[in-house]
Amino acid sequence: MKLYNTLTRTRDDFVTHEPGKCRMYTCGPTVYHFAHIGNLRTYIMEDVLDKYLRYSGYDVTRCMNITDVGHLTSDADTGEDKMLKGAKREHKTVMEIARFYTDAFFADCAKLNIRKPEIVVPATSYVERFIRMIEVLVDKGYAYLSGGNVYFDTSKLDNYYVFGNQSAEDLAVGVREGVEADDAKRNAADFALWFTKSKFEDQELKWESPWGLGYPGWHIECSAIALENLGEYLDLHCGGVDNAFPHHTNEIAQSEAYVGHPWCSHWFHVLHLNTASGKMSKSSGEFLTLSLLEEKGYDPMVYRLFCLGSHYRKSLVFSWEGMDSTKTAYQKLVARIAALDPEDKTEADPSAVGELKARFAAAMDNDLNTALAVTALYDVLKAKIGDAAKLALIADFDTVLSLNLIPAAQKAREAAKQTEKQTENAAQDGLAVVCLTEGLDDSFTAEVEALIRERADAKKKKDFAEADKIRAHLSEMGVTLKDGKESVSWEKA
RNA sequence: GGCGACAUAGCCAAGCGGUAAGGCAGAGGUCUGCAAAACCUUUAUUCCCCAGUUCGAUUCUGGGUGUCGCCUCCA
Repeated sequence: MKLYNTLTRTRDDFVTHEPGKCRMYTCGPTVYHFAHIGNLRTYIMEDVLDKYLRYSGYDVTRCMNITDVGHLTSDADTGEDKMLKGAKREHKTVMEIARFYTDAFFADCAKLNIRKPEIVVPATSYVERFIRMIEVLVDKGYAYLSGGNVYFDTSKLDNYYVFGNQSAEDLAVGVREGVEADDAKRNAADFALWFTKSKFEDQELKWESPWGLGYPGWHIECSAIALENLGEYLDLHCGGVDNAFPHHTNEIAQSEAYVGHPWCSHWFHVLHLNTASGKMSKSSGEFLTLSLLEEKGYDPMVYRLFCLGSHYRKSLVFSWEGMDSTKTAYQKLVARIAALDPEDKTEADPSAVGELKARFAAAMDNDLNTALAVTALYDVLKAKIGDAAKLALIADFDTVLSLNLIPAAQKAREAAKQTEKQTENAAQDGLAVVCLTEGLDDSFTAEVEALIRERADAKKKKDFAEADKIRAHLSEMGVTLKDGKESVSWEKA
């Protein structure tokens, strides 16, 4: 499998430290607010990678952290903690906030068919281990105490800027508004491992440490959690691009200083979801959540397909037009799968099946080309093989794509059967009027039915002008009609 | 100021040196009184621009232009 590696900036062959085993780490969410759909894009793409590695036969162990402490809102390692800010906003304790948004995050993931990693570690449960790791870094001379905080000394490294996208001379500290240089640092690029001095003395969560009562820096958590759970050699580390520098750069610095050898061989970064005006972010105010998408009538699977239609290494621009187009595409896809005969027993030509499978694998092997992998689904539908083989292939691909294709098709099939039955029953006493929308009140339903029968009479008398008038009226009420032979079905938008 | 990524139809998007996949929308058709749905057919002489390499470039090289991201909050 070819997979782009930020470390080498090429599409490398993906090779693991131990053949057949993959130790995978993903930076988890900071649980101070709901995840927005841009955050979720990253988790969707990581999920596809995770599942495809399994599909390819890897024994994957995946670990994710939950940042529930130590992530500052701004500034050069000083400033308000994100968690604390969230807690203040909602008048809750930090731990309440953390629990609430952690649950919300995994609920969103579940809706999007994102597998929960087998190891999930909240940072607050690992503080002792962070302290131990920091102690080792201090002992080895990689970290120093200054102004009450412990910093990592980046000058001790031969190559701190591993992703090759920065250099010490060109680093413009304070380029962003609201960022101040921290005088306690020896080098501009140094970063905090442990804080005892914060501008904000009301920091809620603090722990005893050899350097005094305080709390950990953000970067140390991922290193310590990954090393503890996945060992000294990591095969794959994932995250959003914005994490490449400084977060991942700092992780590499402290982890390799700690273990004394190269740590993680492959870095996978997902590009951002943008709006027409730029990056979608929590700090810039407006952001879209999965729940909002659902309220607007988009199945989470539609968003997943929207993400799969683009490459993870390209920024993706969110638009409602794009969502609508994807929604139609998803519905049509499910309808076509629903039209396949599940009772089919035709034996398929193994070479034809093999060729289709190979096409899917080739797409995924090529730097996770999910857009082509989705096309492979259409290839299956068009192929000249029996329905049984088609359904088997779609189920197979969907273990990776996770678009709920088979269950959704099954549901559509059942719904169609139900409608058919209703129509048959109703047809016995004249025109069948079938309502496809559930949960409407009876008086509304009765009114609509009456109008539909009126229209049917008009149609019988060939008074089409009147019939169309009634349909227009129903349309104003939000009701759309579908004429059948002996029936009319309708739904309310 | 430094670093990086990207540019293909109305929109999304594949393409990795051999003559432009696929999806959505659009157009035409079949079926319907008309619609809707479904199905069939169709939709880029050309890939941001200019040079170069090559028998041949959307693809490689160099130079522009544009868009976006990162440079201590972000996925």
